[in-house]
Amino acid sequence: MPGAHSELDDHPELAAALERCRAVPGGLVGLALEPSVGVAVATAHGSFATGAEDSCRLVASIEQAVRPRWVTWTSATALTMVRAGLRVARGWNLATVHCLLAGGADAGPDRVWAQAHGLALDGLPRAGPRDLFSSWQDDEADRVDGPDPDGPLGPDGYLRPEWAAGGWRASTERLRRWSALAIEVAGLQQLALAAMTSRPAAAMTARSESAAELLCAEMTVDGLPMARAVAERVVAGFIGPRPSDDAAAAAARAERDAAVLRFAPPGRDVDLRSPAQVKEMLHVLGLDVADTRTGRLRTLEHRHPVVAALLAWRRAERIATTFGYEWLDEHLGPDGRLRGTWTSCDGAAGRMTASGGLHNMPAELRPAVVAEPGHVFVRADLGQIEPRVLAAVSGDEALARATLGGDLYAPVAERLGIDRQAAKVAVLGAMYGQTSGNGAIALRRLTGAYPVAMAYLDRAARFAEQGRDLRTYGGRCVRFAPAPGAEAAVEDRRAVAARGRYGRNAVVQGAAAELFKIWAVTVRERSAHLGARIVLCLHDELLVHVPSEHGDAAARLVSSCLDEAVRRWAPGTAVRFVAEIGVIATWADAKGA
DNA sequence: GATTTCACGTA
DNA sequence: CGTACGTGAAATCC
Repeated sequence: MPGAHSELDDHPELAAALERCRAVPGGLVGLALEPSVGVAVATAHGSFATGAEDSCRLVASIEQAVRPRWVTWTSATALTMVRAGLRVARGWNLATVHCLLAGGADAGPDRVWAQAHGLALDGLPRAGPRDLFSSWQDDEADRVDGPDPDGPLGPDGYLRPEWAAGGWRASTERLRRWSALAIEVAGLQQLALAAMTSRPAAAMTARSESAAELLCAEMTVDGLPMARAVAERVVAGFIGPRPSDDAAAAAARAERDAAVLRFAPPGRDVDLRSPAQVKEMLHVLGLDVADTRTGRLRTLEHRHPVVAALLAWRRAERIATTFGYEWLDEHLGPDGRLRGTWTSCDGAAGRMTASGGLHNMPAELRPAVVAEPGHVFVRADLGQIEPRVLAAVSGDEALARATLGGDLYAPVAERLGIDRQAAKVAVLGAMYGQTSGNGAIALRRLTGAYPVAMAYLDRAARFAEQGRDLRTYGGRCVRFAPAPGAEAAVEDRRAVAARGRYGRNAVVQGAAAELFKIWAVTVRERSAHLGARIVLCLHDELLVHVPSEHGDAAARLVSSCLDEAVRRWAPGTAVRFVAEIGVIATWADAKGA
């Protein structure tokens, strides 16, 4: 909007600094935002802070004028921005990039600072109750620090715990210094990424993971459209109408229990919620089981009617305890949005996670996920993403050829001389670490047919077993090495093997998560102008909420964004990735579902 | 009261 | 004796 007044007009020195920043593509701008205090921005040329009055407007002006890559310390800033109505295009989240580089989920500013500066992490100063020793340290620090006892850094070079714990937002001057430190750390992280020559995609991953952090903040704030009436109808189908009081709830529960207990041995009090008591009950009825998991019980369904009753009870109990009326009251807002907290990276293999049941909602509730009036969903899910990712990251040309069709398992089955189902089990087993069972023959043939891919998996498993850190294709560190200073724990063979399976899976699952997130943030960026919003990410599935008139256009974009994501993630790869995409009214309307 | 175990939902 | 996560209830451990 030329001629419109911008907050930047009031701050010419800041405008000049940003102008220089704009000359650099992807220019980093440090941000420290505490709306009740003020805002600070920093470029490589200097830092600037102003009070609370216009903090959010200033950020919006800079976004419009420069569209910088906003450098923030943690995801909390992204949430603060979204809650203030600020949706920015690009980010560099220091915590997110730290996790990528160093592994683990622990990425407080103190840790991030220390890692970036090569300071030992086991030397991190601690906040908390003062004992004689720590107060002596503080006195010493203040004395040595001389002119700046109030600054962010101790004499040892570490961030002061008080700053890291939130003291950075105590004043505009502190915000200013905090934003300047952010820029410094971002520069060091970029150097570390550039030095990682064996993982050329790592810098890309850092950018997309940072954008995923912005997306997660938006999904956390926006929520998932859900029709309360439909949801309550589904719940009622399992556990009856909403109980009017505690007594009614208890009565309904007793009634559900009774439907199972009528098959139980008489004169015996069985708590169906206690696996031990259920196991004992089954034993009395002549059914001996190692555990009472659903899968095991299903094989016994024909032996006694109590089993079917128990399985139905479990299903209802899951709804009653986890996805019932209380869940709706807690997570479904009056605006018809189901909300949980989204995290862009789970700390292990790098998948997104969501709380509030958003990632493990029973499929029966999907009909309640309904697009709002005048809107549709574009639902898209990646087909057979893990074996395709394996083909790409391992560089196995034979496996890459198998990805060219819509169904990867058909050509694999043909090549192995087995049926499709056996081929699928073998491929999945190889990625999950299955070593026993009757898949041994298929596994051997798999190794013969796709030696490069199999060697890639074996190497990952070996590293993990030996306690060596892994890096995914996109550069994410998956930690297996014992923490510095800690001695390797004594482990039995089972634990070592379990770690091997984890490592084997992590390089595939983690790389798939990277590709998925690049896809998601590309969709976020490319479809925003249509009014489209990603409202759910489910590992290989995207749900986009979009005005009805743009449904088809958004669907086409989701498809082209996948191509773009693949090109950016693995330039020149011969592997083909496919997505099923549909324009639907409710989440349950997915084709084939 | 905090942690672990079991179970089950999603991928 | 294939993976990951989040959640709730019971069991267990202070």
